[in-house]
Amino acid sequence: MTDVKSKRLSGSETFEAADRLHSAAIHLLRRLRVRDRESGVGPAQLSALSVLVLGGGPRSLGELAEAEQVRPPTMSRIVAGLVRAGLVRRGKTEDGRRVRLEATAKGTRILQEGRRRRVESLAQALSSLSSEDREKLSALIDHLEKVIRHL
Amino acid sequence: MTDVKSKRLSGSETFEAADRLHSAAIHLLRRLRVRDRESGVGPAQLSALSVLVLGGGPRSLGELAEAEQVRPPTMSRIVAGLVRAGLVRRGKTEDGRRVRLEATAKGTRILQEGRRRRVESLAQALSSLSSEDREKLSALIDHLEKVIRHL
DNA sequence: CAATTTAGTTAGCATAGCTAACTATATTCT
DNA sequence: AGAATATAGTTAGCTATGCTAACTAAATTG
Repeated sequence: MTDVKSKRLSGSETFEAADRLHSAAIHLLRRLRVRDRESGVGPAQLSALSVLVLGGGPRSLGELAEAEQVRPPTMSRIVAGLVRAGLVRRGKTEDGRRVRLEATAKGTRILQEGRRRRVESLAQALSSLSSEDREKLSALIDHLEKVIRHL
Repeated sequence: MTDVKSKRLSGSETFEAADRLHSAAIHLLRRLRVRDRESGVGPAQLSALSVLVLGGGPRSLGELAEAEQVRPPTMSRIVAGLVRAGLVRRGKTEDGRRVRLEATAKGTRILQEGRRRRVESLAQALSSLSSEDREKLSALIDHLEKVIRHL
């Protein structure tokens, strides 16, 4: 099954690629994390906030927890911090058990600024590549997103 | 030095690409994190251990801290946990202040197993792609590594 | 050999992850 | 309707991870 003839990656090559991808993702985020600290908001809070701001409107706590792959009690505390910081507002829903979580104007602003700062470093790194490389990279991010969806 | 006349990526397109890449990395690691929990070793410990196992031999605590982009006190505690768990061994060096940190056989085994588990899911996702996509993705990773080095 | 610098640790604080156990509201079943 | 059950969130308590400030011990420097 180690078909050298076809263009398919062999098992070990796929493993190798997966390993490098994993490692690259770790290193990427490790660097960018530094910029996020400037916002004064913790990483989990920032990530949850981004779901509310960029993910298309208000959610319940459970939905947020699922989006963030985290247990409800964890999200409960993350949200408590965001509310305390004035970045998120709690609202009522028809279902009295559910809460409606919505980013405040301040929350939206903080997130966008952080996002800009973070992506700025990365965009700068990208711009140091040759234009062909950038083109390839841009095209391949689509493929990366496909892969993640299959995870 | 942004090539003005080429029809390559404009500033906003680069920003867009950077943003998507950042988001993709987050989602990727969020999924893989689940598998890592199976090892019973915390994420920071696992990552530090991987430097010792895959990064080519023993290091001092300061070197580890730098590799992991973390402050010495933080690494000190991470290492304490690894030693307590029998995954890392402390040794002496010529310089009496420095410690020589080395993975034990158990540490190496645990890491390799975790790595296999983690990368397994990812490799499976990769294998669901068409062969062209996988080829492209493999190429992307090279570019990605370049970008990260420029960060 | 005293002063300084360097490596690492300890202490104390905050965030973030978990499970277990609780409260409050909705739904279902008799 | 009323009891039993299910669902959404919170609270409590544990561990792990991040930080800074302050400490100890060893090496280097003046």
